[in-house]
Amino acid sequence: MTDLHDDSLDLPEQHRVRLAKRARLLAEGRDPYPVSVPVTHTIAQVRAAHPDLEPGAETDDVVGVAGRVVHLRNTGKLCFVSLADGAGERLQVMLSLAEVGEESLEAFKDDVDLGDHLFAHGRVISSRRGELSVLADDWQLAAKALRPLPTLHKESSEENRVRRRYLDLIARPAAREMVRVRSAVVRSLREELHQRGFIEVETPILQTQPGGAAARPFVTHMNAYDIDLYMRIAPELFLKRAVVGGIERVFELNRIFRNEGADSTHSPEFAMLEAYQAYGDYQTVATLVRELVQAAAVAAFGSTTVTLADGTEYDVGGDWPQIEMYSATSEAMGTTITPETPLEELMTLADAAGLEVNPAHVIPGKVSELLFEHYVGDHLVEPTFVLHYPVDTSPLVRAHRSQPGVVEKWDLYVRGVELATGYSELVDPVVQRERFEAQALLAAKGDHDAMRVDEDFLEAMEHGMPPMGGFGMGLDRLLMALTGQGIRETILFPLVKPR
RNA sequence: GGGCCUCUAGCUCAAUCGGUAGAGCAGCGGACUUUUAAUCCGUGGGUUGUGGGUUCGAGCCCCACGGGGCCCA
Repeated sequence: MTDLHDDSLDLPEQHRVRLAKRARLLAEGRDPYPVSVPVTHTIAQVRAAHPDLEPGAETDDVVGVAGRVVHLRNTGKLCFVSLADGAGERLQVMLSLAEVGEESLEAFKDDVDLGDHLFAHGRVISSRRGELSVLADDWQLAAKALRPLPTLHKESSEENRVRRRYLDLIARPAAREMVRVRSAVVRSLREELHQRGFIEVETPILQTQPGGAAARPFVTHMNAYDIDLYMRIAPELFLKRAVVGGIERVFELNRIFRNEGADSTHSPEFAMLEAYQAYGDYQTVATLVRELVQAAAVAAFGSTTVTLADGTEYDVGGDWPQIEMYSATSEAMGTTITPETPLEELMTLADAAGLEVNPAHVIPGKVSELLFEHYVGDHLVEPTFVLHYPVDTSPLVRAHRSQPGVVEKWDLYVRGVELATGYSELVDPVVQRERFEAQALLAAKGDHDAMRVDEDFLEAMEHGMPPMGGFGMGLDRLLMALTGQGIRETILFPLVKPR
């Protein structure tokens, strides 16, 4: 084409051809990007209105529809074009010489490419082969695509899937399904919590002091005050302040940020649900979490039995077993460990299991947890609550009411992955201060994940925090559990390194 | 952080022992009034991730770097 400038010559041929078409349309006074087109029906509505039209049948229904061109077939004086809507629903449009005339048909052949958005107006009919169609009497380009659609018959490479998710959504039904499932799950979680009297709040994402979890934060800078701020690693300490203020059932479902690795189970930003219930305890919230997960499965799939990506079925229905961390680990190892087992003995067991212990993690509770994960946690298939963790790894949890050395905490394991954690929350400000100080010592020894003393939070607590149960559940993890997909498939636009 | 695999046309992938870089879809030109990834005839398209090295000769072998994936920690 002669009307292209030099700097467009390194573009792929298909891109150049489409740019030229756009320029030609503009020169002819025909807008390749009209403000609107007179759509009267969605593709889904047309399909729903004519569920079983006989092959060759014609109706008097006149509709205006629009969608992305995903197939083009030209048999000379008759063109077939398949339009797709955002849900992947398709509808065929037929352009016949007899209906639109020679000029319009030639323009269609010259102007319309795969990937364009097209508007068509005409009667709803069924083709000879029984394909529901709009027999166009008029058509108009709704938006010109300058780049070609990828081949729709093959899945994109892993990299292109996440870098150009919009193409993945166009080409792959499972990608669209994940968006629908995630939305259904989020909506279900909110509705179930609202039904139980929980109030949703939004707490600070930019914090002067990160807290509420053991994780490394992202650091950012605020110019106006010239201070460093942290992206939150958990909403916990603010939600508890809300409970102190009288919001007795409170939750937040939003993004948190952890400056750690990114792999098939970890994303640096992910969605977390945390909820706190005054006058409840760890068993109250265990029941709550089970009900939320089961309701989410039903909302997304219509059943508590879900089909995973590998085709296997997985049932999250019914009651879920509860096991105790120390006794389950002892049983699996054949050696009894308790919260009183000396560190040296635990280290010997860790060595025997071939576990490498990070020097910052050489405390009895952490080593016991590593043993648990190795011998038990990784093998838990059905949804299981693991109860009663060591005190020294759970600085925000209250001590067990009768068992010494452990706290009233559970971790929920689903297919070997930690899905959620729940506590009888620590509400004694004096004990909380001691726990923070013990954490600060660990931080001084080089544990980047250790918590720091949060005076502002302690002051809130000193005004009287009611007894409560609380839990946290990763939304992305929940979707992984219910679908069997990797975390990057559950996140619409995961972070990808720039090329 | 460690190990392994991978990067070739717009997309998805081939290329034997180191010897002229190919296919399908998409594109371009043409035929065709009921197609369904339409069909038929003709045809263009490449800095093989980047930078070095070995070699008469590198998509292929070696080194470094970058992107992606899997496994381990």
